[in-house]
Amino acid sequence: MTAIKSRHKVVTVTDIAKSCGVSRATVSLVLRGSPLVHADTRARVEAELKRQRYVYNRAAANLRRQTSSSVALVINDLSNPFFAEFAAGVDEALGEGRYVTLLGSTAESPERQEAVLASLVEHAPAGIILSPAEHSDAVALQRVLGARMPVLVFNRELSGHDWDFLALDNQRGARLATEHLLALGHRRIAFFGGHADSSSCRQRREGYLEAMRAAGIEPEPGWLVESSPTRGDAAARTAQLLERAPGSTAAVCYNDNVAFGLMLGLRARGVLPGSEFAVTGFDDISEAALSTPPLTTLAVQPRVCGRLAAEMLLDRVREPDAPARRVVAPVQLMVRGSCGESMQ
Amino acid sequence: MTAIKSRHKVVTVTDIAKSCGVSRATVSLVLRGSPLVHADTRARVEAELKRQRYVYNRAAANLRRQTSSSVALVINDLSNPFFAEFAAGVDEALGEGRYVTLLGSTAESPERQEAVLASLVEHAPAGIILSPAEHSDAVALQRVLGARMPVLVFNRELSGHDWDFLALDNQRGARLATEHLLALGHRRIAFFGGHADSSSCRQRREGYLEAMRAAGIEPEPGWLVESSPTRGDAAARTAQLLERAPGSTAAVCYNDNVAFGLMLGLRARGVLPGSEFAVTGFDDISEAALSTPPLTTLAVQPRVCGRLAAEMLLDRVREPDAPARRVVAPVQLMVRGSCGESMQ
DNA sequence: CTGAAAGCGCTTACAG
DNA sequence: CTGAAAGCGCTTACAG
Repeated sequence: MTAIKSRHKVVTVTDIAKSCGVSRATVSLVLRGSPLVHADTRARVEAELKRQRYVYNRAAANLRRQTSSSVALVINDLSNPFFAEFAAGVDEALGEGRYVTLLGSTAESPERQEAVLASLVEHAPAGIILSPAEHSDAVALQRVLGARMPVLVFNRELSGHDWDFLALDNQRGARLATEHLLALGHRRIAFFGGHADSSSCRQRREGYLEAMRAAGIEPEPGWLVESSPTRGDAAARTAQLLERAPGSTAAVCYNDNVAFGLMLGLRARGVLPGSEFAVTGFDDISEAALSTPPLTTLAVQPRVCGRLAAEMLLDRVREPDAPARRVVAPVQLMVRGSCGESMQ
Repeated sequence: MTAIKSRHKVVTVTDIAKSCGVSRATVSLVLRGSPLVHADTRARVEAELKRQRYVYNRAAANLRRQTSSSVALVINDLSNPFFAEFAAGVDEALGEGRYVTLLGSTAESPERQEAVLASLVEHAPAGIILSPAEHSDAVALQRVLGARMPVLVFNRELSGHDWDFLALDNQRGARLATEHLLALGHRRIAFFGGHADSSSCRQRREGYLEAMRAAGIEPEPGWLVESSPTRGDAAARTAQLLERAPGSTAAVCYNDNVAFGLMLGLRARGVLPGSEFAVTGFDDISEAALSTPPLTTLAVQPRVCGRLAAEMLLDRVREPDAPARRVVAPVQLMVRGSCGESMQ
């Protein structure tokens, strides 16, 4: 333990009670806004609270009442603007519900994630919002968290739990993007980027395949090319895409970073993204609207997701025994200039 | 209060003590790793802790010991990757120090900031790391926080307090950028963007002026053009810059967003950024390395800043009476292609 | 409407 | 080496 004694003597209900000549119980009732206490007494006590700059000790109250006023938020990658914005939304909504956010970031490390959760659990949050690290061990998480408190899982599916789950509508998003390209006349459309074993990538591929097949096109195996979900790797794999999907005129990309990476790769090969090769993204990061050409992509509103996650968790805290929920956050196609619209 | 009763009966030291036939004191000593307890007893107790899946209640321990194991982190804008990365650094370092992070985000609203702080203070953190909202009221903050606990202010100067302060080396950064442009032969160099009344903007202008004067150039008033620190506004004010600083061949921009906005504005006027008009940024956001041309800018390593902030605060917690510190985080010039290097 | 007493889960002198 | 007792700051029946 590195914790340290506090430096200043703190004012307690006992101090206030003494100064006012009432009991601690009365002060407590005033603090909690009880109608039982006489208006005059209340006024006297409130004046004294202010005068002595009393600060409520919520930890003590929580201990006595067997309650919690915090929620733990565990984020896999806070340096990703999507998750940062999500965290901001969570914090905002929790604050409105008078809860405080206990933050933990795991940097995509399952080991750190377990350590972080073990530490947070000791602070007895009312519940946990978990955006899991890649390759999380669902069984180990079950062990750490048990059925001790409500858990809401965000974004990445975790196998075999009965926790609430909130995710983007990945499948629908990819379907919308693909349909948009089809409507523009593209036929040989690739699906580019992402790790095929991640749940979000699987779902986006599914949406892509669905749209293609509905249009009577059976994508060839070579049209599916994996990459890390980063710009650099996507750029590096552009050659692979062009080689394995010859004659393709468009790609539905796993996300915006992949799309921008592909655009870099195309340019390096003298292919003009947008007019000569259509590209779609996923996420609508801030660059998407500002790049040249601006990127057609799916807006996901991470802040709204965060608010939704907080509300789902608080619902669960209020109703621990309601059946587990699976909720999908809507995505919205943002049509911009990267799909050769000008070709039409 | 929205807090809710916890749903499961929780295992306490009393339960463990009973099961093992020892006193609660002994269990407590085992938990805290005291060497006083006999190895056999320890083993028995530890087995029982595991068997019953005991979870330490840190809040209760903190109450009894008059300690705290949390630090509040209040961030003005979590959706800005710079601050998100800073938060990640803080959380990382606090975690290593066995502290948990209480997050609060204020969305640049001084009112929200006061509400958030008032709420966090009730959770009795060991200290507060505050990245203030714009136009924060230093006096009001003093009132909310008092001398109750250590505060570290990050990034934005707050007038008239005796709190620790950590900021980027804004002046040096802008000086380095300006010197780089001067070395490339530029003479009519503008300073573009930012709100002139913000402390960071003031410091960056100062660095710019310092470098210019050292080179024997007195910038004309028209060479200083304000804008919001956003891409959109910067793009919109490009005309103003070209008009007020005619013949200028370069601009030191307040930050990367402004620089990218200016690049957009230049292109829209048929001026090629980099080769025809040199531009520098500040922040080194991820796009800086990837844009065409890549942006010469100052790297600030927000994660490192975050770690530094956490360490400064924990030092202060350990030594409440040490003199207040003002620390400046180093910045590093990243020379890339936006300054017409190819002209040389 | 107000007060005395017990207790939330933990720790810490103090005896033994 | 171990246990009984007091207490951190709060709340909550229960009397009055």
